[in-house]
Amino acid sequence: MSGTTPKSKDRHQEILDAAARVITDRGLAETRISDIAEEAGVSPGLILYYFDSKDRLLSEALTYANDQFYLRMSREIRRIPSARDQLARLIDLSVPGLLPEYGRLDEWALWIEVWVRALRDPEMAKDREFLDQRWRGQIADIIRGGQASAEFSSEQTPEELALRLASLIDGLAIQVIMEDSQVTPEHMRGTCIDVAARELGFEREPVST
Amino acid sequence: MSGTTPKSKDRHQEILDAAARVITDRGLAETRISDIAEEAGVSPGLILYYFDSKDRLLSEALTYANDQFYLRMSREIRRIPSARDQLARLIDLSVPGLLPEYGRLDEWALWIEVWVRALRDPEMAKDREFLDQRWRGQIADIIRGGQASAEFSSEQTPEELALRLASLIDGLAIQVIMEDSQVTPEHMRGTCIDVAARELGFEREPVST
DNA sequence: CCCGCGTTTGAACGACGGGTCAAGCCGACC
DNA sequence: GGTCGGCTTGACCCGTCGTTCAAACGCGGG
Repeated sequence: MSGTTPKSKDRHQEILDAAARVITDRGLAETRISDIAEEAGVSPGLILYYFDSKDRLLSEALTYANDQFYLRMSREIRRIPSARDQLARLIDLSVPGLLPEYGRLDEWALWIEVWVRALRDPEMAKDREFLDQRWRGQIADIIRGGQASAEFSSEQTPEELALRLASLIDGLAIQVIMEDSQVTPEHMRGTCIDVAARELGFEREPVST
Repeated sequence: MSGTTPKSKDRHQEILDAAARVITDRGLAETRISDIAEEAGVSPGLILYYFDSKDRLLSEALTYANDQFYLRMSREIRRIPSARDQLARLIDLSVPGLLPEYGRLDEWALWIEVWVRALRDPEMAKDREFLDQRWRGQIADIIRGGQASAEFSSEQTPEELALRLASLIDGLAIQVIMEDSQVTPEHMRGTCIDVAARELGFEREPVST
């Protein structure tokens, strides 16, 4: 925010950010180095000065963006006291387009690109597994907390419950981001909460908001 | 099976089949027209004789392959009398790599490519929505059948239950196809059955393999 | 003020691959 | 057995990038 040019403060990050933005709205396949350069406000040559190749840059950008999302979410969740509210917030943050702060294509669009890449690129596959397990771990932690405070009850392990919830969220988010006419963001939210309530053994709130 | 060359029987289909195979194991991004030509055993020029452009061919191939899968599954399900068994079979067919007849990369790999494309290509988006709703419709039909025969009981509509199940399957299948170390095909199967049993109000079989 | 080096530029190179096309092939039908 | 027309071929054209590179820039230290 100060007057200093961000300059080499971290060109690396600037470029990653620009890349993530471009990928988000053009798609990985339609992303050229020159697009990223333009978005970052630098020359194409500079991109390759900071990254060995386009491929590496793209991979880094994908994991970087997901990392950002996770950290933001994680920080926010940690401040919420009740496990039930934590879970509700996590769900809200997971529903594409529910919160106004995003456009139609949010992190989920990037996430799908990660999947495609991870199918053939072992490096990407490793990163994906790490990110995904961390994400499920986050959910499992919330569940463990809820079990400890007796907010939740279930005969399943937190890990199994987290997997179920995470998978449901993934599957629904895909429908929502695709703008399936039968699956609106609000519908997704309701379904997630409902399944969570059933699996974790708590009652749904009488509807707030 | 007869001695006649399949020739122009349906070159169109031959090419679509070849395309689907190539996309499955190289990925959409790495699929060249010449690859498809080679796989189909014809010259590159011929591909464009039958299809207006590479793009159209790829789109058609993706929906074609998914269509094939659906029809095969649908036909098989129809012959099973019990709704519970129908559902179990549907789940088995949905788990990547569970049945021996497939390699690691099966229809799911294509399906992810469909998602990526559908995000920006309206034509593909329309096709995807149709295919997905048909798939969920199939599940809903099974559930309706089970409710009619009193095998299932639930306060939710068949459509909502189908959405939950389909989404769970999507989410889990992604993990499985990515070879996530925590989600094996068998694990996915167990989780799907378990959730289905809970949501639909029936008891799991005592394990029959 | 000047040097030196990390940064930045953008023109140029070269590979790659989609799409075109003129020419052959071949079976059907007369 | 000739001719017509749909199939098929593969060489070629041409635009589009990823990547390279020599030159310029500009800041910090001497």
